[in-house]
Amino acid sequence: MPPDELPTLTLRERKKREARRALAQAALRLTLERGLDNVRVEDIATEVGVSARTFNNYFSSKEQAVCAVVVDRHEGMREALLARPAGEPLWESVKQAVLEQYSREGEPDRAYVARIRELMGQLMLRGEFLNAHAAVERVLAETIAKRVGGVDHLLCRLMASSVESAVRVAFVNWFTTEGELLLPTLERLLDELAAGMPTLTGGTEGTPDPNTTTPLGEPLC
Amino acid sequence: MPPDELPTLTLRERKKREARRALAQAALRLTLERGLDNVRVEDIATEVGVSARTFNNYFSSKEQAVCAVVVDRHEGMREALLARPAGEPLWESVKQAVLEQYSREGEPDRAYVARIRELMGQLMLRGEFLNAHAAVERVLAETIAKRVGGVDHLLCRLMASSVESAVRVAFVNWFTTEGELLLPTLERLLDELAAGMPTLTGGTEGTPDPNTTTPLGEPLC
DNA sequence: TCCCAAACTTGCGTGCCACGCAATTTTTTG
DNA sequence: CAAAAAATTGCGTGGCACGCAAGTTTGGGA
Repeated sequence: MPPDELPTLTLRERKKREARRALAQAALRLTLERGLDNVRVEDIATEVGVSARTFNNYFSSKEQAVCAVVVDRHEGMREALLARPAGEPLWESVKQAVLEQYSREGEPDRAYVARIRELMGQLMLRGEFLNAHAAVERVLAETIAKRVGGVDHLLCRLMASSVESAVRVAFVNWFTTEGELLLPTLERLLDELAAGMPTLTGGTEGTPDPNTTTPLGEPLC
Repeated sequence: MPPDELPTLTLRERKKREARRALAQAALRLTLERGLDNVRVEDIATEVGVSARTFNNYFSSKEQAVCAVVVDRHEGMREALLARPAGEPLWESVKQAVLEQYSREGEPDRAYVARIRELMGQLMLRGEFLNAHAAVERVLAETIAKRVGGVDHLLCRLMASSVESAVRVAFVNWFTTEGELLLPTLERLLDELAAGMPTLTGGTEGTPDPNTTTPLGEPLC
């Protein structure tokens, strides 16, 4: 066998990755078509030509499979961040690295927006969605730590976590409204984060009239 | 019947609240004692003296019941924030309101720290934990919006979301380390957020040596 | 080239869980 | 106090996660 040039992947691992990705895609596609609880694990498995038991070797729930795309979308963030020029301000690097991930495919498909909104209503699914973001967050935190020289891991985690917050808020805003673009919103939010949200902080004119109680209802993510 | 002075709660609602709280407490207590998957829904229900079916009228999973304490702990945040003096800078108000919630019971009990760490390893439970924080986040966002006069809801959501990020990061740091206190950490993180994390942003000396790959493993929250 | 060990898949069985439904009990209200 | 509204409960159903023990595929050394 010739010495691996690019494929450190042992062909066995390629099949695993393929299977995983196929399952995730099938899960997402079927769920967007039929709605989450009209899709059984067996459906997803069959779609890919694999047993239901095997599905559970890859994912421990269908929700997890559906949300795997979130992780995929962030796959290149680590490399993107480390590839930024060394002298660049940290926030700028992070911003560009994040935006790059969401530019890769252009604006996400508007056709699915209604289904996505519907999907995010599912409580179990939101949990997995947030889990997926948490996974991304961890990698981002370590990458940031590496970039700044490993000092103060706590702050790195805070930065990663709040960046993911911005991503989620922008995403929710995107599929909640009609016509607003994702990228500009995301960029604006990241800029605000970097500056401590002066736009809000500036206006201190409080109008504390206690109507519209909002009793801890269901969040939209 | 005397005219309700304080109890707008119709006695029926009091029982509901009590039942809910009792179930949540029982769920948390049993889970900390035995570990999540040595606790069946029926155990929790029996503990409170109620049927298993009734448990599912209140919570749609045991994980949700366990994480209800998160919501409870933030219950007073809305009032705390609205009660801050009107002229106070927004970030200061938010900081004090948040810290107040966690001062209410002093530093959380160190005895359970190992169990908690173990608990947070459970993936399903993390999902619900994050869901709970998302619920809190929504209320916080609307409260902030009310405080600043309702302008720019998007930014309010961003602020709420990143504040919750700080809470989570501080919490994870608390139960991950031995001896570090929650409140000082939390205060520091909120201050950093308010200033755009200058401590990190300042040091731009990148040392991009790509070792320790960290392949998207399980996050710690 | 062949073969074995490690890794992956699969079927089966088990225990648990969420939830719809309808009957029963409890609380509210007129 | 009686009828209406709401909560609890038992039962049944469909589904899911996972342990286990085959069977099947893959990788690397002899």
